Amino acid sequence: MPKLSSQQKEAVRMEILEAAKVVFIERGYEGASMKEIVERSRRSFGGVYLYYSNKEDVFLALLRSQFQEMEANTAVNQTVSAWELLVVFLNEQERRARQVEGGLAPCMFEYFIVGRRDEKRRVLIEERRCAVHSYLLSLIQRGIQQNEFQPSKPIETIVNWLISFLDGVYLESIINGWDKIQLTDQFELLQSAIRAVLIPTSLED
Amino acid sequence: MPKLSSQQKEAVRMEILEAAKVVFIERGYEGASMKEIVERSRRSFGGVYLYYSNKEDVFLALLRSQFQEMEANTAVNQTVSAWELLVVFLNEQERRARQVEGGLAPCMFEYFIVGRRDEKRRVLIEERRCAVHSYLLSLIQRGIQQNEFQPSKPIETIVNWLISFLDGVYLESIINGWDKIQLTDQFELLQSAIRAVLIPTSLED
Amino acid sequence: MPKLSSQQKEAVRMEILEAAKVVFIERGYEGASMKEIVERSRRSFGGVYLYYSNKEDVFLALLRSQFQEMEANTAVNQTVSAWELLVVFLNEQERRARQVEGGLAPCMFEYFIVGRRDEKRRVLIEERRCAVHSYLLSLIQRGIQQNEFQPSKPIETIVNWLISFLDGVYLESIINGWDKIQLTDQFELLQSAIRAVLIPTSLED
Amino acid sequence: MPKLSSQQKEAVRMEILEAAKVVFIERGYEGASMKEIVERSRRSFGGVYLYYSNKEDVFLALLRSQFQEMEANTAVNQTVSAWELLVVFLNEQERRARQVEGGLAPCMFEYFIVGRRDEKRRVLIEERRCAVHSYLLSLIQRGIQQNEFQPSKPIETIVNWLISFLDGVYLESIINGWDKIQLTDQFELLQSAIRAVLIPTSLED
DNA sequence: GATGAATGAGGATTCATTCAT
DNA sequence: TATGAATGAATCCTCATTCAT
Repeated sequence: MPKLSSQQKEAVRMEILEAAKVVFIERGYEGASMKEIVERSRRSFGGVYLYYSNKEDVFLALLRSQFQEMEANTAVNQTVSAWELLVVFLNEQERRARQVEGGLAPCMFEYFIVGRRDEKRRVLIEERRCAVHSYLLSLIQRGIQQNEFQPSKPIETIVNWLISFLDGVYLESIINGWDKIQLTDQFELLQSAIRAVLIPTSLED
Repeated sequence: MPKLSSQQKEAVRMEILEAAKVVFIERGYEGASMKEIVERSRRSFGGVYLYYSNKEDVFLALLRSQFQEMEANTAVNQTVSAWELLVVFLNEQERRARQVEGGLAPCMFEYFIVGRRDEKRRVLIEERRCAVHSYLLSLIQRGIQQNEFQPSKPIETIVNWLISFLDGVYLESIINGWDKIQLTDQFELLQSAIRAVLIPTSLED
Repeated sequence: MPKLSSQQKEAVRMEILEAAKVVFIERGYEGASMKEIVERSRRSFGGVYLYYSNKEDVFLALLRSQFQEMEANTAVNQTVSAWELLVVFLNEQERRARQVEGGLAPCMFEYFIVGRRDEKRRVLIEERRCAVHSYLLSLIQRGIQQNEFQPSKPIETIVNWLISFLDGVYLESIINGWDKIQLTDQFELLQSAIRAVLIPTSLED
Repeated sequence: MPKLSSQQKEAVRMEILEAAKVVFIERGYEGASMKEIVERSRRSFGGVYLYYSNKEDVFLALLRSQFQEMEANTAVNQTVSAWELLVVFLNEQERRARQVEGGLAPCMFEYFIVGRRDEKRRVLIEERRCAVHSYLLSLIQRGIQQNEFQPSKPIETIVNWLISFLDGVYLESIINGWDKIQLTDQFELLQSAIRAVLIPTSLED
């Protein structure tokens, strides 16, 4: 066979990743077997191991691609107000929580919970958390500069609090199903609570 | 051999459960091996399988006993105000989140996340959620009856929202470690947010 | 593409062999992978398999080239006495035993020991042994003709004995390390033992 | 199944070891597969891994049992002269070299040569060498005390030299076959050479 | 009631070799 | 000639569960 262009290689990697995604979603991280990934990608063992050196490697590549997708969706738009941006962010999170069942998130949680003692995994999740944290922090800081926000609490705390809630909503959606937990109402309540913390009543119109 | 009294049987079951608890905490659900549970309970394979029919059965028994313990701890004390009771509840949750590493919670999350498709597991977690839900609901309703609370949102929603946040804080404590997420500050912020929703400003002293 | 001249072909074969040598020395025969040989020779799988039909073929070619090198080094010099020649030979062997770690010998031993049942390999090692045998035999015979040596034992036996000892010293150097076995002292003792067998006391000056 | 007595357990261990021995002799260390050992011992994978934790463990147990056998054979008999003892020792070695083909020695050599970089294996072979070394050293020292021997060289060197030769003879028997190397003649020559070093001519009767 | 030896399917991973281009 | 992607059988090892005693 001739040398594959790096584009073609990337295509193969993506093919394998897509197959793997289905398997991971279906079976979870531990439950997923390389055999099934191999079969679903219509390839041989060697053919998969040519592109990824082990099961974890496949999964991490999958995570990276997911994270990139997310980041692409959350590029800061400078033209709208900070509050509008925050609302957009929350709506996006709600949308995701609603679709969490068919996505990779449960598998991710499994991976991080089971491997919570593994330093490598801890670093990874740390980084991921940091990215979201930074995004929200800068968003709020912008709001402060623009005199939209006058937080009544330390913004660090507000951001941590928000992230905890979002994680919780994800978890509950996974375990209990979004329909059981009044997802929309929860997000509405969250939004008003956040608003109350960021925007003192006197500022409101 | 003489038939064991049901009391003796129960004692054996508890012994096994205690051993299993240590193993599950140490290794997680998938990572725990029956061999280790057998060894730690100073018993034989046969001896364990006589009382529990498989690994999942052991774990479920463990969960049930944990839930019972928790419920015993949260018996509503009628003599204090609803708000004080809520504060006690939140403090208890914070304490638990702080100790989550050494407890069964990570293992539980693992179990429910991995097996989220399994109807049996879904029912179980559903029940558990229901129990907490009921407790909080009745607590708030009492507050309303006593004119302590005048919720500005549907109390169903408030309860769901609170549970989501608590689950999130647990999850974050497991994965990131409680020291990374400003646990105390988050609970403070939560408390004031809940208060704002339950107790309109005019009611405060 | 134009047909390569046999000279060019030979050059490619040597390049591959040089790369393979490094890999075999580093990893041993079984441990060496074609992948590494391919990479180290800065070639493709196809490129290597075009010149050698499999891993063993590469190794055999390498052995042949090594044997040729050795033979070139041991061309009998007619101008010195047979005893001097023997001493030179022994010194050379000692030098090699000292450097055995970084050479192909361990890999060779591995190859022949593992494959001792394989007729092809037996023939090869037989030939090699024969070459050394002949060299020593002719050396001693010359010494006899020149009245330097008056062996007190059959010279066949003496040669076999010498070869056994040399193999043993090699093996021990590989496994135990030359520093652990008093290499120099052993060779000294060997030399005097051989001398005693070849040169009866009355002949000595 | 009831608890096996430690005697029965030992019997099972020996059964597995015997099966493994055949496989290792037939295939060499690397070439031997657990599958074949499992089949030959008429057991299941689990059944073998119950007694030995991996392939190397099986092999090491085999080595230990071999070493014990050897040591049992070389217990120093105080009633005969040191020289007679040495002769017995050499005869025993010759006998072994003759049977080397069907024994574990080739596999052992393979194991140590291939794993010569592995510290654990180095230690093992070191110990083994040490045992033989000590035995010969004490034997010669006894001969000196009894005025049988008056070594013309340091006895350390003599022992090392002897061991090297023996290893060499083993190796040659494995690779070339004992019939190709005049085994008996070599041992005869060795014996007279050793005698010459240990017993100066004037002492002889 | 209790034992613990035994099972065996199933897991991830490797690598010499081939062959379509 | 030359490439290097692809193959897939074979490797070692684990562990929940069973059942003869």
